[in-house]
Amino acid sequence: MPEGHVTHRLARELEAVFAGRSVRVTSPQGRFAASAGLLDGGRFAGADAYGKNLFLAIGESGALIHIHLGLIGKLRVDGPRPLLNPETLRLRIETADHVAELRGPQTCALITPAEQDAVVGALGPDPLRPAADGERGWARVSRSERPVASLLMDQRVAAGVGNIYRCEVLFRQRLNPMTPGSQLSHRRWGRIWSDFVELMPQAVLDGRIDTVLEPHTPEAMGRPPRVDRHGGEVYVYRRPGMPCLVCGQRVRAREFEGRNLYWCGRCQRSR
DNA sequence: TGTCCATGATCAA
DNA sequence: TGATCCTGGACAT
Repeated sequence: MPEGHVTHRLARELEAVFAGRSVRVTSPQGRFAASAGLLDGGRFAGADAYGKNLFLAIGESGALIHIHLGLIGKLRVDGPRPLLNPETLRLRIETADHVAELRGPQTCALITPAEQDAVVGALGPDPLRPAADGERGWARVSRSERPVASLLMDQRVAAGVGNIYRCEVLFRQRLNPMTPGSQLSHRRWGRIWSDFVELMPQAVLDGRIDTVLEPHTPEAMGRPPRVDRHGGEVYVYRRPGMPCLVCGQRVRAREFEGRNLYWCGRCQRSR
């Protein structure tokens, strides 16, 4: 479920419904039960996101819930609802009016502020944070021989970026995914970073990733589907074999470092 | 009912 | 590089 826009959207959602209220905190599944018990009945003090990490402050102790959704985790915020499938429900936060349910996270742990600092300190700049400094990402990119497709998945380069943004921004910049970081110009990195800064906040608002801003070519028009199952409109992500929306050539796909990479061999020839 | 797959990351070898 | 963890939706049988 998650690239950074999801985490940031969740932080806002959780604050909107829980901030300042006393909340019931449980772990029906049991795996977070001991920690949940410590927080249960506490006041929800705030939620914050950094990259794909979500931090929830509950109670007066200063302790935080650190959540990372991983590949398959889901956190949904709803109105009151019955407790279903408790065997997979890691964390449930509720008031009389709202329920938040966490299933399948990679991480759900009670941590100290110092531990939060360590998590955040290991991350690169997050395009969704106001003070983010893209130059920190450039410092790492510019001295790396790794392909840019690899670098953009590195949370030390740009925190919150995932496979969709990786593929889509490389397409938007017409950049060959295998270009070594050291071969990128500073200006080129600046355009990549600007794309993140432009696209990601919009996705927080919309709850979906849209990257297609230009009109499609006539020959690509009407050849579905352009909208990925995740709900957004994209150029190449998960469109293998379908015509490129710009040039019409079949979108390519390959496995790269354990993840699927999609690109247009014609549009993204340049290095 | 079963199999595959996913917007992720870590760990061992 | 491969195995592993976590869950559920889509699709095939």
